Amino acid sequence: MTPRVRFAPSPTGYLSIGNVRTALFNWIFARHEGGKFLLRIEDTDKERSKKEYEESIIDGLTWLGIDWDEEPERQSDRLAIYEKYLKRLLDEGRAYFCFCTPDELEAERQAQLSQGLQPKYGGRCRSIPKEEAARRAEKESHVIRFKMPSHTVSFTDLVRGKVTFDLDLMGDIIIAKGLDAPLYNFAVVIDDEEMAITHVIRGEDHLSNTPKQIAMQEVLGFKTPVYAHLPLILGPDKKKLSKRYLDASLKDFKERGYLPEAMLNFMVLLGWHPTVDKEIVSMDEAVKDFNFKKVQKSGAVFNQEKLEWLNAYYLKNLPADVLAKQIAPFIPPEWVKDEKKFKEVVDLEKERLRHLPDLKELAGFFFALPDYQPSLLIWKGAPKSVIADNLSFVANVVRGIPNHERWSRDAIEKYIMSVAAEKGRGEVLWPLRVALSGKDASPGPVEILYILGKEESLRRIETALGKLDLLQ
RNA sequence: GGCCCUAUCGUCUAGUGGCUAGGACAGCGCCCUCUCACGGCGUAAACAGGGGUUCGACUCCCCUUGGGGCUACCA
Repeated sequence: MTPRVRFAPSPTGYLSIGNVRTALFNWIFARHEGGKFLLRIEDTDKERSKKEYEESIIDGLTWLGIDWDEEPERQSDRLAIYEKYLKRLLDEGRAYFCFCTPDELEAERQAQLSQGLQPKYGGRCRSIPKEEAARRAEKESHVIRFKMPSHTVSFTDLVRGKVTFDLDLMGDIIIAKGLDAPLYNFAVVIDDEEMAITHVIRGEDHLSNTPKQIAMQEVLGFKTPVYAHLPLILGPDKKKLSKRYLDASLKDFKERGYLPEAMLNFMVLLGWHPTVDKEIVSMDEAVKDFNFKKVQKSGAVFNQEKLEWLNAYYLKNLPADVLAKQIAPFIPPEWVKDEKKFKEVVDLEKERLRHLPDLKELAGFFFALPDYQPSLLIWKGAPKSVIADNLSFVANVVRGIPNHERWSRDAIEKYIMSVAAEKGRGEVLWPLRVALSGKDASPGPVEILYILGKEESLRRIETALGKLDLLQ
């Protein structure tokens, strides 16, 4: 049978990194097995679910290239299905209406807690006759509880091995707030069966939900899928990653200029590693190589520095024209007017980028010379007169680059470097570079000269000479 | 508190009874170099503790300790 897996986020917030990683592992597993990857929107929480979040989930997955194989299901569209099973459970006496108030429940809970007991529902409404309960349910507010069996449940988790729970500790859990209002643990069981899910791959935070779900599967006569609980992604405090420590939603990373390739590579390495020891892993390789044996059991701290490094890596290895398109949304639109120039700037600066928008800070001088202190032109205490002479000399050389020589990087380098060799590299190159860029840190003067062009370069050197005159 | 999961450098990890415990990020140093960045080289840094099993344990078992998750009319 071909495996069918699902990613089942609830649209109650933007897609978090933890969730995306779960989606990614499901997707990789499906692709590895030649199975199906499905998407199911778990929007049973009517108060918190929002269409906007649902869209952002779709957008996020699409951005990463995680594609699904069938039309996404939405739990709110499947209410009739849940109702059918709810009625069946009620009829068979495997579930019952409960009329206890939240206050009563809370009191019971506190009492149990103070005695050091596992808090669980005592079963007060279990014994209400079915007919009476049905009658009361028509006007009294109620919930529907599942009659939890009291045996032990074991299952073999693909990453953790055999795990055993005692159902007796769970109590009769609430599976619906009403016939038309199913709750998570119940809806999941129904959907996984109806959608013929074979493997449930999800975060470890769901481990203790698994026995409850298996108990319902057994009562309903469903088959139990194979489970794989992934280690959690942790914050720097080693607790489940939360908004507290970083903007942990995929949307935030996208907006801060991370590349999908970097995000994917980073996430696939959180809790999994390829057979051969390496850090740069493409999704093709991950799909080919995926194996649950290589999935880590313990939580992985989100390593921001490594993400930065990966992002920088992918940034500098992207072809300039592709990169230029990606950067365009983050920078002033006028920079892109001269497409050729922009591409050259991107190509030159890309090894300095850690995020897409970094170009804005790094490359502004190509489009407008920033103001700078005249003293910046001075190389390591060299006399002002020497600096000025060198700059004038370079200006003449630049002006005189013969017309038959193409304005090429190589030609410029030939002329400039011969001047530098003669008069001292630092004494020539530093002031030249500052004159051209107005900055203490930038790419080399030859590269800037080439991109700026003869005319603009000369103008900037004149400006520098003017500044030097002002200097004491 | 109860239940469950878990434990190798700061972090991500390799390791499946015998290794000088390897790699990567971050750190530090050096080289390249007008600066920044890239790149290259090097360095520091870990098997939580205690019992077993075994000729031999990072590897297997148990306990302790630490960390985490769950314990909702959220998912």
